[in-house]
Amino acid sequence: MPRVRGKQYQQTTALDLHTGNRESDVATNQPPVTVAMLFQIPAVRSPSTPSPPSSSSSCSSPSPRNPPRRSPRSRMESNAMVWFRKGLRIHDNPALDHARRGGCARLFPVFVLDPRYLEPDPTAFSPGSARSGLNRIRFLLDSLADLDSALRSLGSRLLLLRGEPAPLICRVLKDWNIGKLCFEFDTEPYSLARDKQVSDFASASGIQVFSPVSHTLFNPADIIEKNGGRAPLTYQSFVALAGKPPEPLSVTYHELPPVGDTGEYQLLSVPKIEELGYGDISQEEFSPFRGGESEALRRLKESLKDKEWVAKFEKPKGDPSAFLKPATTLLSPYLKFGCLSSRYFYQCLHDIYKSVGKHTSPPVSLAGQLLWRDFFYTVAFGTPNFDCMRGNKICKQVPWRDDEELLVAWREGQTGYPWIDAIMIQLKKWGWVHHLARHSVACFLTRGDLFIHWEKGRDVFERLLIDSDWAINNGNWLWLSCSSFFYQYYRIYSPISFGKKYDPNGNYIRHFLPVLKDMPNEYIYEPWTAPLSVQKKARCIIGKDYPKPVVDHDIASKECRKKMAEAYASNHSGENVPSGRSSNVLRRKLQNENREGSPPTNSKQRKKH
DNA sequence: ATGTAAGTTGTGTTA
DNA sequence: CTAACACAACTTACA
Repeated sequence: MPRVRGKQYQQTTALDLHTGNRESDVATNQPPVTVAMLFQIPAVRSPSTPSPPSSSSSCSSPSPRNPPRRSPRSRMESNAMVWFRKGLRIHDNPALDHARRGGCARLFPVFVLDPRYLEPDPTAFSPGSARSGLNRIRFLLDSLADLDSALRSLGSRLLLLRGEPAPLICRVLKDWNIGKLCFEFDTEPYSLARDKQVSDFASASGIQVFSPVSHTLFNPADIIEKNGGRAPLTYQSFVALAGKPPEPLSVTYHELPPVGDTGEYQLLSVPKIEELGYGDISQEEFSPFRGGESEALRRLKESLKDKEWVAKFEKPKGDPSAFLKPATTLLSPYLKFGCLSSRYFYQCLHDIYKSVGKHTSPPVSLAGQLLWRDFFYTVAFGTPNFDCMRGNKICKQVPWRDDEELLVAWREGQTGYPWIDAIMIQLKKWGWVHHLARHSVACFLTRGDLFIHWEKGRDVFERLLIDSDWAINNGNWLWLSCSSFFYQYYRIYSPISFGKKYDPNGNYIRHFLPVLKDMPNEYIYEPWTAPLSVQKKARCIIGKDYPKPVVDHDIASKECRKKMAEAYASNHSGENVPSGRSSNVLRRKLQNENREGSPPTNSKQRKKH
């Protein structure tokens, strides 16, 4: 049964709908306007029937040094907290907007530095924490600093705490006499569990909880409900169900309520990366992309300036080898952290479409990309064990090979295929590569060449990408490995010719793999075929300065194709033994084989019964 | 129920 | 330079 917990967080319709004043620069001081849209959460549990969950035990004992001051109820309701996690922005932020409303005397804007994401892990394969490379950590810190400065310009500030988020939030809710807690609804499993602890505690303590859906265009739970309780598994059916997304909030603030007394809690200023314990780690090249809402809105404006480009955008036509001027907007990391509202972005795009007239449409258009994002969020929300093969009902069960050496070669950009390796180096250095470049390396690792588990590749991307987003990253690995959504496993990206058609001279390779920079054009994609004299002249001996190919693509890809065919034929999906449906498929498949003159099987007997 | 159409993004050859 | 096609044949959604 799909999780539809978010269903209880239903959207209500607009109050005081406002449609004017749409500037690209939402940070300018426009006259405050009314709420365009409001989300409401019904009471999760009546305070009169508190049944604290077992997990809340850690929450219910406030610090002895900060005993909760029991205040009159009216006093409690005058303090509000907005808890930032994603949604690191001021614009289109329903949680923030709700927090400062309703006679809020003191507003506590909080972010908790979670050791799960920030604690240095020296055993990881690259600098960073167990889950995140340094580039994304830095992006987060940028975003927090920008959020803090935006809040300060409104007479507030970001209250930065450090520790395990759920117990810590529960403690400060008590100690700061918070009457109203507002945070953006988050669909990821880790977040759902964390937020349930906090919501349960808050409700049991009589604290009002407001948890709007504002990270995505739509509420995934609504889409799933509309589809009869199951997530739609094709983009088209998703789009048909989704309809038009709600408009963003268009409220501008001159001032926010002041921050209240934070007692003895030590408030951190946004740390530098060195202060998190990464001081002694040197990374040769940092991502050129800086985090934060200001940068997001600047980039958005920049991207949308060329209306013709926006109107003609077609995703599959982008050039994955473009790196001086990437072929896409590069807004994905800002969407991931919520520095940019997807609803605001969507609205800007539609304003342009209206003004230009002729434009591309989903799935290939820019707006279509935002719908893809929502598609994966929806399926991820409605699919238990979405992030693994076992126990995932929509995932093909494939006997992937376990080969640490090949995995490391892929991860470190040492496969001997310059196109693949250059992409992996760009990923490591920049934390970003073009969509089609991701396809190339994901296909190569899984069904195309190495036949290694998509979960292994997923882990590497999750760590290194600054835009790594749980639903989207897993969704795309399922897609590229032909484990779900996409099944044409005989379509394999060539690690040689795919890049060549965009960048025949190999400029991209030369940039990210300088060891190959003097290799002649005709060998740049297949340097192992260069005569030794050429290798010497290029000062790059294959097998010494740059590796020989770890597999022969022609042979490996054929083997992979065969293994995929076998895996598909055995037709196990999820943890099910073949069900009625899949044995049906198997029967038909066998029949087809009979028609083509294969030896008879028992399928005919089966059919008669 | 069985058949059919369609599916964001393959390669390599031929016209 | 672009388009059509073979290659070999998957799944979901829907009639």
